[in-house]
Amino acid sequence: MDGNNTTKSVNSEDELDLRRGPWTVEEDLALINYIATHGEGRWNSLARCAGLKRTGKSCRLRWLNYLRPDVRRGNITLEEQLLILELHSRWGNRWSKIAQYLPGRTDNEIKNYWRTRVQKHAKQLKCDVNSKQFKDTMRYLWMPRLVERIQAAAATNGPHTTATATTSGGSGTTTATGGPTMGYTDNFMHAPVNSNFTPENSGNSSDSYGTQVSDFGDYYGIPVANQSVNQDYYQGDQVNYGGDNSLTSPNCNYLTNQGMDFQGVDNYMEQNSQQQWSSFGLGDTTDNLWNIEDIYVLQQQFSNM
DNA sequence: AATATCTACAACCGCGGTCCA
DNA sequence: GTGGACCGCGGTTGTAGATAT
Repeated sequence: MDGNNTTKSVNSEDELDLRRGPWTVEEDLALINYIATHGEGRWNSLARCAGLKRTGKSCRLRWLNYLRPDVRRGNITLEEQLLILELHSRWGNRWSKIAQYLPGRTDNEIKNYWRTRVQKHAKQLKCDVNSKQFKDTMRYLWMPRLVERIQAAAATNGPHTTATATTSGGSGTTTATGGPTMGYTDNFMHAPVNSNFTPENSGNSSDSYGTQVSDFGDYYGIPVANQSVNQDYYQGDQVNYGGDNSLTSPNCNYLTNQGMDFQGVDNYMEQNSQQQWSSFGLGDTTDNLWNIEDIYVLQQQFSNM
């Protein structure tokens, strides 16, 4: 952060002289030093004992989302994007659960990614982010394209190259170095829009990726209790993801048909506790899911529903 | 160059769950 | 059983930097 003292006190917190707003370098150091000595947890007492005029909640958030040494900074990689889409389709907005499968990423970061990138595209398409149309679009366009790009990047960089991920914008400009720059745009676009796709036929017909799906449940081979508009319709306990082949059902053809030995995201999940994503060498970040023509076509299809 | 708008992200808030006296 | 303290989660807001006008 900028280190400016822009904090303020409010209302009932005045007498406690609690601080709010951006953390200063001094506060960060105090928190880091205290946790290094005493460990984390018991946040309220930690805040007091560390001499921080912050709430325990604020200390916890600062530590977990920013100061923790294993927090991964930088752009969301393609694999991470794919994983987020996959897991969100299962669990909805259960960010902390999703974050468990992305080492070093925080629930806050994933939540922000979803809101700023994914919802932006839903807005572009003039449809609700939880609508079937948008979910189909993610499933038929975005995810296959991500897989394509992952493959393309792997072919270019080799499996163990560290790629460069550069973006600008927002309150931070982040550059991770170490390999060839893939750029922020736009090698996504060589994958054409599936002209056969319509929201109508998406339900039960094969698309150009060889997918035969009727819904996410079929798609993932997962029993789904309630597949209505509820974004949270996958209850975590109903999903067997711990190494079974629920994601390698025939309905995953669109992934395997891309030539990627993509044992679903299960493998990612299983490996994640040890896996550093950067080792894939695919640090690219792209939110260009489709070009103008794509958007136009999709908007027409949606508006004709 | 100045201003407006957009974008990404850090931080806060409210709520529900858990623990414990 | 219950009430308070604490914790963690998801939703929302504030703001700095980038970009457009």
